Amino acid sequence: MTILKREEGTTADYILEIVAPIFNRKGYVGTSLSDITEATQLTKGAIYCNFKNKEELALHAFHKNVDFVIHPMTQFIKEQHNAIDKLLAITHFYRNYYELASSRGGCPVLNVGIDAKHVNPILYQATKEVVNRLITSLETIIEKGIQFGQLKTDINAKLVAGNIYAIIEGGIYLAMLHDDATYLHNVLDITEQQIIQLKRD
Amino acid sequence: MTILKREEGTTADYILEIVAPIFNRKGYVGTSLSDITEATQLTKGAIYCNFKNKEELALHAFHKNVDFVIHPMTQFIKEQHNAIDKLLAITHFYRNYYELASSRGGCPVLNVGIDAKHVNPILYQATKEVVNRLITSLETIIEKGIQFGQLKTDINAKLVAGNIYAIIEGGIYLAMLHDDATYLHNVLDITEQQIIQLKRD
DNA sequence: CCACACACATACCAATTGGTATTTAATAAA
DNA sequence: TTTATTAAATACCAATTGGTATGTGTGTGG
Repeated sequence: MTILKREEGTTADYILEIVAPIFNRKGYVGTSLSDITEATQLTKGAIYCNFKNKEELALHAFHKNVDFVIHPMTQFIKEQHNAIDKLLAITHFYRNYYELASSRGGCPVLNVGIDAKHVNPILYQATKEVVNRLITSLETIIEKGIQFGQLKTDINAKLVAGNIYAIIEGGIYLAMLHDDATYLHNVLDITEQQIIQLKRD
Repeated sequence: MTILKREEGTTADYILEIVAPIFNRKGYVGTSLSDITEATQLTKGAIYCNFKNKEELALHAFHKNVDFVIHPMTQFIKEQHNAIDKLLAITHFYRNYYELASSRGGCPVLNVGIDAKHVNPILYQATKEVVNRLITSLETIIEKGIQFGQLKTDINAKLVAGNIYAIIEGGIYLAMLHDDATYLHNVLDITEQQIIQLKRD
């Protein structure tokens, strides 16, 4: 049972909530067990009772970070009922992404994708899967848009999906690097232009 | 004097050459002194005789990586004599960037910019300066293009420069993540379209 | 009310971390 | 040839790393 009388949730949840932003900021190797025990005010006994090892903890933390940052977007998208509006919902969502993500240590997809590649194959693989999921969902939005006569028929859905994601992630990188959201906003402007040009005349 | 009879260059150069890709791949904290001594086949005595500490070594390594990857581009640009051709020389250069950079552990600007932000202020600052230099040089190409009547007059040089750089870096990220250069090539295609639209009619 | 399971703390582990002081060896200057 | 300089190796350091084995107390089911 959980000794600490926290309002709700398990200790594992508590640990993750505190530790996830730390992993996001400092990376896998950069985050030490002492960082974790210090931040959570728990001992290693508690940590290793709830997680197999550092790697498993980092993996859960990564998914927690991704959920935190991406879940609101999926809601946003669902509220729209045609391809153009769905795509614009995405760019709309990313307008607030800098504030959302930087408070938790940046974009987890960007951070872990780069941090883990030559350091932790599990985390690296997890990042690739998240990115694939994101791009694929973009792709299906576009495909359905074509199918339902909302978008031009000569669009390469996969290509466009990849481009949109790349452009946004590039904007996120510059925004995070310079602590300036306008870099992101500017690429969102051209992304929206590109989206509108997808519309069937 | 240098005991090892290497064809040329100082031991410091030798160390950097070997160590730079390692730092690029594994990051600052992820690269240990033993990684360095093992790869160079030198002892810590040799390392600390040539560099003040790990941080200074990493900083030199970063600049070495940047030079390796960016120097060919500046040559490319110089060969062209109007704004459009210079800009297209950039996209042309980045067509081979995946092969160039991935062999050395990825894009140093992207890697260190993300790796170092919450871990090493010196490296982080160095990355910001490199990015600023790159974007500014893009900016001046555009400004001169406007000045010399090659580009439209209503272009916001700073904005366009930032966008181009963000888009390319986003393409690099996806290409590196998935080990697939086409992600980069695809964003270069649209970047080139954008560049051509800058041309004064 | 007792035993057991469980959540967490304590204490410990070998290995590795970045860094330094000392030594050795080789060259260049005298 | 002797001496000063210097590059690199060796040996060492305290601190920290991720991880584990053992303790300890608390709540719960019998």
